[in-house]
Amino acid sequence: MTFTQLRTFLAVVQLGSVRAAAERLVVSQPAVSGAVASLERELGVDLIERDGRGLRVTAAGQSFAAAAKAGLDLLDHAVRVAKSVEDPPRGTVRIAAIATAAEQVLLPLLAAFRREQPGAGVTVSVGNRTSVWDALRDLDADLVLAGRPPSSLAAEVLGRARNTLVVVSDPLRPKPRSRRDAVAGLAEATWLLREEGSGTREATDGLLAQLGIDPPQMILGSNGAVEQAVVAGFGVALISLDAVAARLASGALVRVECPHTPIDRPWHLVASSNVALSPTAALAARSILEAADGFTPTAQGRRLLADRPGARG
Amino acid sequence: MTFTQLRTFLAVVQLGSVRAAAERLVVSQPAVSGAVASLERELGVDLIERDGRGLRVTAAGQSFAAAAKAGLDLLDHAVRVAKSVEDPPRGTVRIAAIATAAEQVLLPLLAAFRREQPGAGVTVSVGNRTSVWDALRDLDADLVLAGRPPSSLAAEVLGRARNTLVVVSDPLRPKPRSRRDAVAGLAEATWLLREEGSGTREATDGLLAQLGIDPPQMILGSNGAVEQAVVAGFGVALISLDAVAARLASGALVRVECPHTPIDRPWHLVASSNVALSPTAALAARSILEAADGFTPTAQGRRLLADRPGARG
DNA sequence: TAAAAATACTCCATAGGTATTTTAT
DNA sequence: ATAAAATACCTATGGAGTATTTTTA
Repeated sequence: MTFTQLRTFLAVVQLGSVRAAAERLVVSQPAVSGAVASLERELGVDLIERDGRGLRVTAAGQSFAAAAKAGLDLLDHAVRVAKSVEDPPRGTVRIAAIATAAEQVLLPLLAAFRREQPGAGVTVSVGNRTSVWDALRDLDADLVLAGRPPSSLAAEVLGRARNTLVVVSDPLRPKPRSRRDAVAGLAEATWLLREEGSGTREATDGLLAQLGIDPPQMILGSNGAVEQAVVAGFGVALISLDAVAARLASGALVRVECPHTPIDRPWHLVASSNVALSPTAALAARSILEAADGFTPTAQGRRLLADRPGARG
Repeated sequence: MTFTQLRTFLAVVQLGSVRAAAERLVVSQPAVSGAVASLERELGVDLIERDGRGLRVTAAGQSFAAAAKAGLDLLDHAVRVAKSVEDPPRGTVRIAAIATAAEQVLLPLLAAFRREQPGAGVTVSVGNRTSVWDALRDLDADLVLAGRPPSSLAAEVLGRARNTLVVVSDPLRPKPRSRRDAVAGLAEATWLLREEGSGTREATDGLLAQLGIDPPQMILGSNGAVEQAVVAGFGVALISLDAVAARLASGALVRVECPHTPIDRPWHLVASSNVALSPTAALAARSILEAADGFTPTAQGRRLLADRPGARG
């Protein structure tokens, strides 16, 4: 069994075709057929079967592919760690973050990290919840900054940062006189929402359900767009307090009283619990957790802060 | 990078010698030197260094070895799953259990499983806490039956079974007249303990600390030995209620009233959360969880029971 | 008949062997 | 002087290529 055989097989499973895999891997078609055939011979199990003009992955093949991918991911990680441990300040840390978190809390903290460790490389990939947790699972990211990790993931929460969601509107919107009046008003206002899959969207959907209202909605693709639309008087929105702090102070936006708010949705700084942090990632995590205002380290996070560089990665 | 190179390197790290690794792997000494050298060349990192007559593993080598081992473990698992998925009832399930749990709850349940699936292989390895959790981490075991898993482990609790620890003595021991009298009596009695590292031992140490007493002690290497010693009138012991149920019923042993008892230390049936259960292991886990008396499945366990064979492994 | 995968064969890269040298106790 | 690891060099297995055959929509 060779790495090439495994990677070839995974490409075939992923693409569902020997020809396509050969193209992707820049090898000949028989090389792919051969690799998969040797793998099957060695395991004594059929992994793929011809199915008419194409092919079918067997049940054994599916299971094997899933576990083999996890193993290869881990070995890729091993290589990265070995390379970075030599000289942590010159390695690279890969951070995946939810858009809101990246904008509001991560980038300022990373600026500080870059000052501390100018030689270190930093990759930030911004995505939705699904993509950031996938990245952590596949070890494509060292650290994730997002909401609470799904319980199915082997994740280690290093610290949490406050994140409060409040309802805001433009200052011209009339103030309600009673709680009853407030909810009625919110049921008529247009709510500016993020697209499906966004954490803020989910929180807003939950809030509307709790309030028992089904107001007119307008969907916008980014927090910035939502914010601008509220300022422009299109309607109200549930949004991170940090994101609108400046506009609240300047009076361009005002908070709207709303039952069940403010909502607490703390950001979580998370690492994989399957592997040790690479030394460079550990430097970055320490830097983030130590930022004066913001993160409260968990027990795991305090442990990380306790063992200073020089310790085992 | 080849599997042989990785396995060779891991052997060198583990044994601390090229020569020893060559012997273990049944290859020549230069083959080992060469494998490690190619690996270092490919990674561009020194993994081991000559150190006088022997060698030293570098920091990078240590990190790489740890992550590489995890990756190889996962790939070994992938191979096992692929082989067993073809025909789950003829695969093998590997269970690691604490001695007490193996004797009291596991073996009867396994007998039932063997009746259901006579073609399946079953390996039970009995060990102490450290060894069973290590086995799960290294994917040397599919299922573990023990106390609560350490929080550092990526473990999935499938179900729990009642396990109550009580203090017992031989029936001739005089009954105390008051609670105060009871504790005083227990402080003078000889306590029969398991060796360090045993979960029951830890529970007993905790109980003695809570009672604030430091009685004479006698250490015995197995639960059976402790039980025999109590029957023979050597002293008292904290022991699993299930283990002594028969002797309590027959009057050979009696329960001793003791503050802070009975102690609830439920058995946990646990799988790794890093990989899917092999189909054969899933069959065994279902069989164990479905046993009429005993296990209460967790949410994970109920999910396992819900998806019947034929589903993806 | 044409597209996709498998087979037949040829070639060379490299893992592993033996013999020898280097290094340090 | 000897034990341990590295280097030099040679051999052979097997992975990848080209050419061809098999399978089925």
